Amino acid sequence: MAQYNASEVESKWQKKWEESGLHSVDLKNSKKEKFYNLVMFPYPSGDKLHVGHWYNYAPADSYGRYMRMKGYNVLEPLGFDSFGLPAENYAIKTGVHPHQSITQNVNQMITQLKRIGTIYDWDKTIVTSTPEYYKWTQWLFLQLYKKGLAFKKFAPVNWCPSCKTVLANEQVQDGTCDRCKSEVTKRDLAQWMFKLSAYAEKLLDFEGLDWPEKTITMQKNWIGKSTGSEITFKAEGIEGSEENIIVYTTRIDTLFGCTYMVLAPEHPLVPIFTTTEQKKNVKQYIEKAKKITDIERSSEVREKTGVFTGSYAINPVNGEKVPIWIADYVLVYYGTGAVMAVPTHDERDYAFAKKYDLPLRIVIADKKQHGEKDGAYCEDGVLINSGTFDGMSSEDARLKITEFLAEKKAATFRTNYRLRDWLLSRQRYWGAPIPIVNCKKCGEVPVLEKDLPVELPNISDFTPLDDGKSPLSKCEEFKNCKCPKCGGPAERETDTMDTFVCSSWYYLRYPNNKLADKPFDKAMMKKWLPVDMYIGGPEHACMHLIYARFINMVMHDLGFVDFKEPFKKLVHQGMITKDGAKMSKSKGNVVSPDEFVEKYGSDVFRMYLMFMGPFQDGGDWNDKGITGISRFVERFWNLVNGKSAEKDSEAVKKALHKLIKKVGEDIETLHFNTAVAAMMEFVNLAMKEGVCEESKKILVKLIAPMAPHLAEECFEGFGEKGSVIDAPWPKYDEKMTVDNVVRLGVQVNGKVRGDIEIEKTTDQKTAIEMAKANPNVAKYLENVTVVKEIYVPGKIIGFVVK
RNA sequence: GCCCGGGUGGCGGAAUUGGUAGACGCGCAGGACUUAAAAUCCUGUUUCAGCAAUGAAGUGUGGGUUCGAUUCCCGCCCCGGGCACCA
Repeated sequence: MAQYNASEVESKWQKKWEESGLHSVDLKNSKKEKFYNLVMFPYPSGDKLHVGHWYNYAPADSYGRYMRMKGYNVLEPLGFDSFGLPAENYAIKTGVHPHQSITQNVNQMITQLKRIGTIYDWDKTIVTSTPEYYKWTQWLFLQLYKKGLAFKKFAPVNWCPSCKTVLANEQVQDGTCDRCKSEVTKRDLAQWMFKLSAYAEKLLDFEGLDWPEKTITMQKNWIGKSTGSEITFKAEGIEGSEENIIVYTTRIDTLFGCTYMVLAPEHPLVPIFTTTEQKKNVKQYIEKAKKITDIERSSEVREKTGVFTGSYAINPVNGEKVPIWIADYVLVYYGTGAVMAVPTHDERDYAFAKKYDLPLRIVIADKKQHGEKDGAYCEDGVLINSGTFDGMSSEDARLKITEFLAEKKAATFRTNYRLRDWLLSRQRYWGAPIPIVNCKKCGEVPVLEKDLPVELPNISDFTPLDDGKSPLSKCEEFKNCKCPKCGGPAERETDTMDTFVCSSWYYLRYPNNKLADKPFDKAMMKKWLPVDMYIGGPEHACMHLIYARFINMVMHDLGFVDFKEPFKKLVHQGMITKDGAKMSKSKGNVVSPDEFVEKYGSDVFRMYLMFMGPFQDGGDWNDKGITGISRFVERFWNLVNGKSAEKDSEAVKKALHKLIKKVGEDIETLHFNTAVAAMMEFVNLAMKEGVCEESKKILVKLIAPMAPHLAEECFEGFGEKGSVIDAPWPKYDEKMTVDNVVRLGVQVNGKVRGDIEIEKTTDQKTAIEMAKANPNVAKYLENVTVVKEIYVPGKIIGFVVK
């Protein structure tokens, strides 16, 4: 018997698969039930694949292979998310233009990906930076624009005053520019947004989704629904104008305790309320606030800072005059960007009031007689010092005070969401151009659908510009155009789109990747979507996965698709770290799979990744145990190709039925580690006891999803025709998987004192007697009183003694 | 800081509608084969005490519920992911 030569066998089968088109899926005519098995697509950064890619793709592929053996027509595509910063950074570093490098890098990645031995159907691939794809990303933008879901608004960006350029968060390190180290500030730019907030309520409905509970919780928290009231405070501006400040609160029951009010530094009314004397302080404070991140600003431990505007507002419930302050702990995105401050019943307000010596007034009583010095009491209670509302519960008061003020048009009930609109403008070159034209006469005009795509010009200098504009703005041929409406001279929008827009709809395109006249075909959508299984990292729980759901819902509401949710089942793989840290080039801890694949083969490497631990957990990379898998593959090969037994022993027979059940269930729940362990256990047993050829064939099928090349080679060795992937998944007999005789532990006062072998169906009386007969158990039952006898069939026998 | 996970032998991990903790693998120790080594095979391997039978302790930590807790509840510590321009 020849030794197993992994690299020879693997390249042989990879070639065969490709030549026979084994993995190309017939999208239209197959009679089998469809299964759309999807992994989140990678971005081609110019780096080679690292073990993290394999960790994600190999098990996901094993799942797809399993589904195919179960009889499904499996679509398993892969594409490339090729717009965005990684490609731009690579281009800046190497001097190779992204137009070129993307093609190179994609081809290189495909070559590397093929070595995994996945069943990707490369005929259905997409590359988001190609005009054939981004034409439809632009089309998508236009659909949202038509519906009023795309709009322009001023919003802050990270700004390096020294480079005079917009920075991505990634380019900001500890508040400084990662190129020149100058302090980063913020700057307001007019930018395109999608009205994500309009879908907040719809996005909260997870009905029918087979998603991890934690992901749903994270999305719910991210959307952050709260119910409360909006209250209007009247105030006098510096010009003597009467202005309304609207605040949002979930605690209107504490309104009588409001002793001051706070605006976010970016609040548009700030200049109106800032008195001449306070101008200097306020200006300084706003400048400082621009340098602090939102995470720091919302931190509850950071010392609160703020500044008085010099103006006052009137509390509508009692006519009291309260000072208007500015503080960075109030965020302009959330609520109305203004809060009524109740220091006695809000932690942050308390800290702030203490620091600036603002008055306190307790308006909610609790049982413990909470005092002013005890900090804020944030729970509900009974109202005091609240005029006619005294004695009311917080809950009632929230209703009554809002209703009372509503009559005076000073308050309304309001549901609020933390979810912000989606800012999609990027002042960068390497992205899909936003299909909008600015005409002096007609204003903002969308590009006509027939004129799509708005092609990204091949300009040579794509480094960011020093005026905060996209590099496209100096490309005259691109910028100057005709107005689609009046035909007069006009200028194109030069911002490009966030790559999350590209990735928010790619799953709709795979089955339609060759369609030239529309983004997707209705019949095809009906047949293939939604995605049955979506696998990707948990870091996408909130952003990508909310954006994709949003876009899909919009497509649904516009009648393009008839399903509301794009991903029926979702699973996150864990992250592979190296020495406890996320693998990244900058940390220099990227591990390449190549040498391991070279040495042990793809099957061993992918099984090792699966065996390392639970797929959902990830883990810290080390290669310590890989020899174990290598030995196992060798043993498996020897077993299959060695002498077969005439027939299986009873023990082997039962073990095989159990194994079929276990491996199938484990793959279905993505517990590959225990599936591999079970295979090992069986092989160990079969080595000892011998196994017949029919059973060996079953074994080969069972390992096929996890070690496809090995399985093909063995399958061929049996003289079978065709691929093992088209062999049906083995069936088992449930009766053969249950043991009638079990070993039961016997406990005395919760401590195990022995075990007995017993029929599962034994009645309580017999079982207890058998347990008492165990000499070691008997020892512990001497000279004591048994107060309770416990028998849980198949689980435990216990005695409680005194 | 906020939100979401996680913490089990020397190591990766297994076992949860509460029922014999440590499957499987790595490593290590001893043995077989070999002139020798590698490879392979066999035996042992949570810690402590004991020749053993067995006993005690033990799933980050401190409490609680229970005949019985890795599993459920409360407090604390540590690690990871996300926090809206990396994707």
